[in-house]
Amino acid sequence: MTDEEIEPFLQHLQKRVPFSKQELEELLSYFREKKIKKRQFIIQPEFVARHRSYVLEGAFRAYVIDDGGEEHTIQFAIEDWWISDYNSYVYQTPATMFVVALEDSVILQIDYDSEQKLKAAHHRYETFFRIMAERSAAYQQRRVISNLTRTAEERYNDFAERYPLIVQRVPQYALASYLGMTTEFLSRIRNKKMKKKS
Amino acid sequence: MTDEEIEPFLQHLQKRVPFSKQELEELLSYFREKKIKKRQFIIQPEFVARHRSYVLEGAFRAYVIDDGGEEHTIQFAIEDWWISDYNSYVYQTPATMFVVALEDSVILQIDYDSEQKLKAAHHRYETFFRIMAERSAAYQQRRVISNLTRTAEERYNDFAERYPLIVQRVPQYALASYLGMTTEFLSRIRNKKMKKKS
DNA sequence: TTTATTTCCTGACCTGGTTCATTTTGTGGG
DNA sequence: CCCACAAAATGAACCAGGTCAGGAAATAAA
Repeated sequence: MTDEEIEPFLQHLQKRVPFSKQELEELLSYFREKKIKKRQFIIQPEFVARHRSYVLEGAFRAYVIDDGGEEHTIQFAIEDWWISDYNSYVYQTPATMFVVALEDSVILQIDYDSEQKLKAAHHRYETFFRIMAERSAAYQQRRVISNLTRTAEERYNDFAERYPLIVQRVPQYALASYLGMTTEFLSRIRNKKMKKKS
Repeated sequence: MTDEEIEPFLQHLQKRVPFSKQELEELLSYFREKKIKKRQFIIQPEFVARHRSYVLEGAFRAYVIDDGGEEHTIQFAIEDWWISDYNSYVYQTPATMFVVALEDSVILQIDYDSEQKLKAAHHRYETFFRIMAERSAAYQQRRVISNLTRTAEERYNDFAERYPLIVQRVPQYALASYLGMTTEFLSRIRNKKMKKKS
């Protein structure tokens, strides 16, 4: 991986913790670049999630399948986002999610043991992962609140406003299942909007 | 606060990170015990949440009020749990939640600046708060998944099985709003169950 | 460029859960 | 012990969003 390719990743790291040149280099040495084809899985149920992945290019979707066989999207990730089965990775237990590439993608992966080593070795790295976890918790909580307090249409509007890039790139049925509604209902919401505009 | 009173707290800390006697003492010196009367608020919207609180005794409830004036419970906390407005505390922005005591309670509070100092001073403390954040993120995510994949009745049954103590102690309307249903509907679910048992 | 497959749209009907209004039970305070 | 008020239960009408089924577009494969 060339310096240019990973520039966004370096920016990402330094925005969270002001690492020195050397620290960045050490940190970087634990990450491996990987190219993933559309429809390829990087995590599957039963297997333990061994990596945490940063998306350099492309898009992913994490989802579970319920008892009735329905898919429910748990998370999306495009450029500059992280993705994994959080529970599985953090506690090193078998995953319950699928994580699949929605497009041909390029990711940077760190494996669990390396992360542990890094965190143990330097306070700085521990801080970085603490901040990651905090942001993640805050994000999840906003989602819980949105689910509890807003209607299906409001949830869609909020999401579309906040993450327009994701709305453009992911298939509708995936977005619908993320927002907690059927693809049919989301289709209706969208078409209602279209008519208003004209 | 006597050693005996805070024994559960010490256990709690050491279950997460194997602190030394001195470390525990330093950590402890940053916490202040506080008695809170039933119906008293420890966090309110508009004000920044300055503390993170560990419940030694009693019970709390965090909730938001939506545009329509409805309350939605975001979190419960009984003995051995932490509570705050997570977003407000972590980012030091104005709270959106109320946190109120459901019973006369005793809590241990640490304030934001002290926590920052502790985390900066010792790797050990940073690790502790990293673990807290990870657990919190994992918990929230399980809740998101439960909301997406289960019916109202299933959510109640799951919760009742996992947290029987909380179900016994909190008012029904608070539990209903936590589970994302009306108090009337929860009442029906419960009464249906009662009949089956007899 | 044709065919196959996946995604999206649309209409008719259905239901889990809500709303509203009223009654019953519980409970904390004086 | 009683009263005032908060919490829980119950019935009936209603609705946001789901289900089912068929067809139209869009993508991908060959």
